[in-house]
Amino acid sequence: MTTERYNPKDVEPRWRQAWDQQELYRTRNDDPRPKYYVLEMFPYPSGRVHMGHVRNYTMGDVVARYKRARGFNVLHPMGWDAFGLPAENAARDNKVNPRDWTYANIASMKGQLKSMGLSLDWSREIATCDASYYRHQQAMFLDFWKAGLVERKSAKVNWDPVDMTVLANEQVIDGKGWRSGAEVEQRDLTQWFFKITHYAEELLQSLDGLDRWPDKVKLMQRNWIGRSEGMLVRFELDQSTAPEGVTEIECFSTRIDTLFGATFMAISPDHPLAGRVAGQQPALARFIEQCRLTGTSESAIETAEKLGYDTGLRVRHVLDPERTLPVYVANFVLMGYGTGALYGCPAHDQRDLDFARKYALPVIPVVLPPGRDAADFTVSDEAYGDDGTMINSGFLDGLANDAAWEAVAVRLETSSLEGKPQGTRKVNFRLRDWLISRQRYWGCPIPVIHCDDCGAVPVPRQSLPVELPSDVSFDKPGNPLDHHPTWKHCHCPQCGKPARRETDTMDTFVDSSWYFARFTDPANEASPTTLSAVDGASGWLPVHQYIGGVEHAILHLLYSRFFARAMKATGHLNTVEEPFEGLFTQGMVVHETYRDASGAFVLPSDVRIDVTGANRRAVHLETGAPIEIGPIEKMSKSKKNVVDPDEIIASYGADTARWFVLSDSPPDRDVIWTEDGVQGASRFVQRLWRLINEIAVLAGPPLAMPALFDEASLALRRVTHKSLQSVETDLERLAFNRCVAHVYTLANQISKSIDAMSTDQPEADMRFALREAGQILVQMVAPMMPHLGEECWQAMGNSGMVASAAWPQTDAALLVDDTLTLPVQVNGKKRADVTVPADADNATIEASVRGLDTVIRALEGRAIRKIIIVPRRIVNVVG
RNA sequence: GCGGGCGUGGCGAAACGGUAGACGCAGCGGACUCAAAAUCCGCCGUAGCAAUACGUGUCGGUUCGAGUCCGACCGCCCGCACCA
Repeated sequence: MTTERYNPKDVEPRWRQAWDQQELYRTRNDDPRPKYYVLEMFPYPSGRVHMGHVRNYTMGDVVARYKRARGFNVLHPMGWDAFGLPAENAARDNKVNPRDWTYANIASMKGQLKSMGLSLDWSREIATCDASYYRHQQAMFLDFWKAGLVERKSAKVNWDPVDMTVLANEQVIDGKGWRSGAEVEQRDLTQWFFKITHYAEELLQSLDGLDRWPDKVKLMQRNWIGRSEGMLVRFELDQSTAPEGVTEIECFSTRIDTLFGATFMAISPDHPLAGRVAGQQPALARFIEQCRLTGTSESAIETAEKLGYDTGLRVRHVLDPERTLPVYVANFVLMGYGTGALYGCPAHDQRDLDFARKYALPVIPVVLPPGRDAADFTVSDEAYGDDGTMINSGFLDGLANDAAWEAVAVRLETSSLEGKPQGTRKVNFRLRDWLISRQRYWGCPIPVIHCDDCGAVPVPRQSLPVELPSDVSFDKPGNPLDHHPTWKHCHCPQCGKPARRETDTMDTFVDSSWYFARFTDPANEASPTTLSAVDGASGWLPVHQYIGGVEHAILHLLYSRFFARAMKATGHLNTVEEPFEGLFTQGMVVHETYRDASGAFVLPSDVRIDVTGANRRAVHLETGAPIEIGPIEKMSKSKKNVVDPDEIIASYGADTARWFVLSDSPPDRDVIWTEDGVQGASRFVQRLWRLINEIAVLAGPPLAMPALFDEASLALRRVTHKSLQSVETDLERLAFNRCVAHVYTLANQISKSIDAMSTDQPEADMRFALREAGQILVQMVAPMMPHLGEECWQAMGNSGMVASAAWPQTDAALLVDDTLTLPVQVNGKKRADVTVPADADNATIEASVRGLDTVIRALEGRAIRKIIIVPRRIVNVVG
């Protein structure tokens, strides 16, 4: 029998067309079946799909197809995160319009995604740069503003000097802009903020309920939110040293137990008091100026030497009024955290200790480590930050430091300074409000008009959307909207006087913070969401399975969690606060790097690898010049270690690419792209095609289940159903690499069964078992390789499509064997196997084990002390 | 510095505390072929002819039994970082 080679070039487009014609992946909101929403993070339309996309979207597609087969009404949409700076850069460099550039990229990427055979509902496609999307975002901005969740304020902000725009704290990585890589500077600017800190506590607490999120991501968010419990402590200024009218300094501290060890106070150069004193002390003014000069970039601040300036001011110690502490202005004190002032306790804080040593300030140990003697405990150059017993601390002496904490808290709460408590408990967060203003053109305009008389005025609802002008110039650096000759000029909606439009646009992370909600009813023109469809009893949210890169662990995922709460508060969601019930962060696609003699990177497609024994050598495909094989790294254009999905799909087909990215590596780890691996995947495609055709011939047409099965056919059925169950378990766990292994196992077993047959005209029981195995094999494969699945399904003689077939049922009776072969250990080392009936009781098993020669030999004459039988697992003889 | 994760064949990896290395890649041997490709069969942790012994980064512990749990150390990766 000969079967024609499977040709994906013919087969794949044919089935994609068939799916489209039947509108198989079009999802209806009113479908009564249970809903399942699977979503992959939508792409930025850079113009080309890369292998990371292929891996991401394949995983989501496997889940979507599997859940569909299991009877769910599946929502699996796709859209475009289409605003952002690359469009402006392209416009500047190539004299194209950002809109044209973006939509052209969307068109070509859409074609590429379609060629992957993804089961997406394209009727719900959205692009965030489309006014039909961003008009709703503008409306929600105004709703949030009205609800008190938006604020315009002046603050020190992160300025990216290359992109010429401000950045949110989350977008500053190692002191550099997340996109440009430029050193970020600090500037004072008036900007728009979303008050994410309003939900700080809730965003933190709710992480506990996200049990289908990776712990790692939850931890990163916890750290980012950075909750700490402490006290605000008010220190009275010694009036003989203080400027007129300033009577106290308030500090935030989490270690009030160490208060008796305080030997100085430090305030930020940006602290109002520092400014006041600098007015009288030119030297201080110079010092503050110096701090600002060295400290405009984030990384400079981090590496800067700790510097302080003694202002001459003194504060009274709150628990020991006899003592006063010097007040320094210090460059390491951040105005944005706590109150911008702190007291230093050098013995128990490393940074304070460094500072104290530098400026010869006293170091008083107040927490004695367990097992140490107070008489000889000193702190030299290493601060002691752990628990212990209080010493040198007046009324606290002898207490454990946590008890001392509480005692100090009570004392400060009940003692007063100028009629108010000296201290109040305070929970402080590291999280700052989300700065959303961007001085860029290609983003969602902030719908606000500035009037000299009325201030910042919302654009009236009926005037939305505030659309971007299309005639912009990128000749000058800075914000093209601001340079536009007419766009910003308008009239105040309140008083009618000439006024100016806000020329800042929104951070593109705003766009991606609610797109998942928009997908539930993207055609709604009246409002951002449709309450009957978005969540609640008849709605889609939360997303049941969200899949994307771990690089969004904080930014996008935290912003989206904020947005869900803000949308609920403003009536755009019914009940949902957590938008993503299940989160999966997939690994990257990595590849070897290649360099020629000059050190320049070379594309893998220009390299030939020669293997001789264990040696691999690379040469340039055209020139034959030797190529150096470098480390395996994330695919990137700069290192040229990229493989173009288009080329892979063109030469091997989409299914091979899909199969490969699912194979081998666990999906949360990086997968190494290799030519050998792709060929292996491609070989399996052909092998499966041959195997299914062979099965179809041997099994013949469908027949009723025979009453009896012989040993061989029963064994095949058992393997089939066990494989099916394993695949089910592992698909639920998104363990695609294991699913691939189960598919291989079943295919291998079917081949073995066929080889073992003595005839090519098997009996009815074997024909039934073969047909069943073939059908189930195809259905197991179909979510991962959908085109091949259809072709095989047809070859098996089925009339419908496998994409709309119900998932097969496992037969529980076939999942357990009649007999069990248990490994037998003697003192923990395996010595034998014993085969017993599956329902054998422990006495029977013990008896057969006692009689085994190998067991007796291994015991070397010792008596059996006991026999441990783990049901269906193992027997251990202890002697 | 703080927090988290991970160390298993030549490689990617499997393994509810229960037979370590499933499955794949590479490699080796064979069949088919004039030959090659494709395909099929077999081998494939180390040592040993074998029985067997030893093997999951290192050292120790818990257990009838440890890759898995606990402690210490070594190495790699990731996140945060002057956060009071």
